[in-house]
Amino acid sequence: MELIITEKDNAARRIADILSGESAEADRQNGVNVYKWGGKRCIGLSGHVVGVDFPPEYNDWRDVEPVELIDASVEKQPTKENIVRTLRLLARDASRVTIATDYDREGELIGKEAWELVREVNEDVPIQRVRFSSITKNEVSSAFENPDELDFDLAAAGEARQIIDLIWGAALTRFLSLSARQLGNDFISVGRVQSPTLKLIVDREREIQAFDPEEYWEMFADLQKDDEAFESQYFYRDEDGNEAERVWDEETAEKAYETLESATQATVDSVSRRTRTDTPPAPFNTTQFIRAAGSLGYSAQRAMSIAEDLYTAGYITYPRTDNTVYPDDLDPEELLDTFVGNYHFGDDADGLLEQDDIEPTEGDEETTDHPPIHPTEDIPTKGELGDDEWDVYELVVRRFFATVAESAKWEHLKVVSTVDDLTLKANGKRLLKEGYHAVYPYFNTSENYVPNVEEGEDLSIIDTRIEDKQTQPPRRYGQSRLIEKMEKMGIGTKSTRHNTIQKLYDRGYLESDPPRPTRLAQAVVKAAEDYADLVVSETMTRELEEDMTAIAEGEADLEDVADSSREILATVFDDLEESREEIGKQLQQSLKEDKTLGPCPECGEDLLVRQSRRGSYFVGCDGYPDCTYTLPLPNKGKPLILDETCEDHDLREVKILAGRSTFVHGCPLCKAEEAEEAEDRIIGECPQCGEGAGSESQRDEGGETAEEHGGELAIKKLQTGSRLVGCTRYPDCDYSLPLPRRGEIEVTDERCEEHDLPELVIHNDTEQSSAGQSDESDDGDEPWELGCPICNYEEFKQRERKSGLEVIDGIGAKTAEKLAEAGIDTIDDLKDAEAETVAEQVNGVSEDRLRNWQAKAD
DNA sequence: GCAAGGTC
Repeated sequence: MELIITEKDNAARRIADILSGESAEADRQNGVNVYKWGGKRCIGLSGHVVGVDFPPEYNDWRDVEPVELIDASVEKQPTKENIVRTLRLLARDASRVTIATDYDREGELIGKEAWELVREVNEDVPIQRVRFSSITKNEVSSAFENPDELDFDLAAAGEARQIIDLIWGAALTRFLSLSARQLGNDFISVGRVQSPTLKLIVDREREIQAFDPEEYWEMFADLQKDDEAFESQYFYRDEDGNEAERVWDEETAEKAYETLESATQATVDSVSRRTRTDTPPAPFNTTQFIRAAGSLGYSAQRAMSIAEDLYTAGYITYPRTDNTVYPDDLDPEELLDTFVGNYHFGDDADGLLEQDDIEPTEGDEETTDHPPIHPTEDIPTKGELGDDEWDVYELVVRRFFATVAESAKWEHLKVVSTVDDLTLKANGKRLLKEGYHAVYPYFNTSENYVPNVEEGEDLSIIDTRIEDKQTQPPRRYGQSRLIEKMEKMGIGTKSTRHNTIQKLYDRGYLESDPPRPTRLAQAVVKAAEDYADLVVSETMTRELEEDMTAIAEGEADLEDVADSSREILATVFDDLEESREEIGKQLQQSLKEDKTLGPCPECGEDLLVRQSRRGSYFVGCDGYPDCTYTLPLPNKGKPLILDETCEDHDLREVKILAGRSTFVHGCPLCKAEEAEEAEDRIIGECPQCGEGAGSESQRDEGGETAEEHGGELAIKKLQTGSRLVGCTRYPDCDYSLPLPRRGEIEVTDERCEEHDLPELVIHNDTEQSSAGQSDESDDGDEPWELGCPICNYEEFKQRERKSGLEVIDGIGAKTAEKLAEAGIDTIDDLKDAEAETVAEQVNGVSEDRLRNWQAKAD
């Protein structure tokens, strides 16, 4: 039996399809897909299936001095047990093994990990390596016709990175965490990629804090030719002879403006015209894709997650790529052809095909990993995708269109005129030829109209303005800008950069969007700069890259490189150990600042966000135990203190970070007061233990006795901030119904006949409309008529049952409906379904997509 | 429980 190993299941399936001529069948072993045909088996890994770590005796942070990690051994352990098990099982009986992981350094390392697993159980089987940069019939077939050997040196380069990153990251992370006594979930982390990224953000924040605004003036005049007016701006030549518009001195500005204001005419001094070619953008790599999606309002994380869904569904190519040059295998005309006749893209495709020749643009980066991101020939209908998915899909399609479209042409018209000794200029631009903008509407193509004037012509001044302005501090980096910066600095990879930024949020280093560093972040960067400069510098990565290249080219040895890195870290630790207490104090100080809300209303000490022994968060006084003042916090996620301060209590507001359900909680004292007011509005009898519930409670197996009756239903607000309708006899009776977290609850006079409860109406609170989170479906302006809380809950459960399939990524409401018609209602139905038959029954659902869902369902 | 890198 011949065994083929790929980096991921998706690649395994597609390669099996290509090599078998679509005859391969999927067989699940240990929950892993194995594709088989003839005497062949193909298995997909899940990236790295083994990972590096220290031996278990180093596990307890308190028992080990961080410096000891420098010389600790580093071991490889399986991290994906079931895949490793299945691979070993197949390898035992293999007569030949082909490693077909991705064509990049990490792919070579993943290939070597597979090689080692195979060798453990089969000493003699020949193992070959194939390389291809896109999973197309031509590339894959020719790769398998010309197999190569695994490149152990290249893999070793990757191993060096693993070891060095682990040792530096773990030793420094533990050192900082221990010296600041931050051990639980809130350890203080440091790493080769995350720390330089954090420094980038902190440096920008320092610039902003140090920024001293300067006042300046700008002047404008509206000139008119015939009936056409246009704006001109005052400018002068600075010391270097460059055009400058800002006047830094008030007196000078006012003097000039007096001249301008009192004039009635300007004379055209020069008119210059030039045309500029505006070339279409290069194909998408990951970074540029994230940037473009960012300008549509998607966070890096969200953009990638949507792209991954579109990829798994087969609509776009692999979204993690550095490549900006289409491979020879891609025939743009052929791909355009598949869009002909499409409702949304057909006309644009027709237009592009009419061009004389189709020559795609190329970016600077040409790599072997994957093709640039482009649509595949499998085109979804709009209904098959969610709104966001469609938005992103359209972006990818249109970007592909743009790369094969013609250039645009602009005409720039510059008119310089004079008023006495003052000069004015107007820059006009006009789009002469739309070119690629016709198919790619994401760039700004606004024109600025300046009429045709001639030298020497007099124009009347119809209005003048002087504007008093201030220089602005530099802007914070947005997420996509950060990712671009990281790419330029050479840190992180196409697959990890967006996660790194997320990690910085999760670690309590960043807040808000665009990200702002916390005090802790600033202290960590400062400490690293003072004692371990290398770990916040891009130099570390650059030197590592050089070492890795040397290893890959056989000029250096993995062990030597790792050892010299250990030596450098050891000298770093010499300095660190000396200042351990000072560093710890600084970190603790900034940690406290990040937790401080403001003065305690009882004793005036600082109120802090604290964590109970059980792990839940609350507000407590720094004067504890002398002062025992506390306030509750929601126990949903992690609280984050904002800069906004409550005017009534002088306390900073709190935001609760809970992934996608992150929300602003506000001032905890205000919330506590509100909760007290809103407490326990009684709306009726408890259906489980109320007076009238006697006959029903007989169903209870425990046989409740009569004195345990008399419960009433009340609207309650829990300390966590969530609300519910619950029984007043809680905890003896645990009957409860859910209520929405937000909005004011009105108890109306209408009553539900069936349950004898009042109908409820939820009014939106307008002050804090979902900050940045647009996922709330019910945040319109209309109040929500929730109705009887029992009826509402029953309807909710009904709906939830129906949409059981929608928990799977890629299955929307419409698809779920279609599947239900084919008798697939639940996850179990889906798992049992025969993909081939279902694909025939259900329109628009391919076998591939179904298999994919089935895999997810497990 | 530490990193960064794959992938889900």
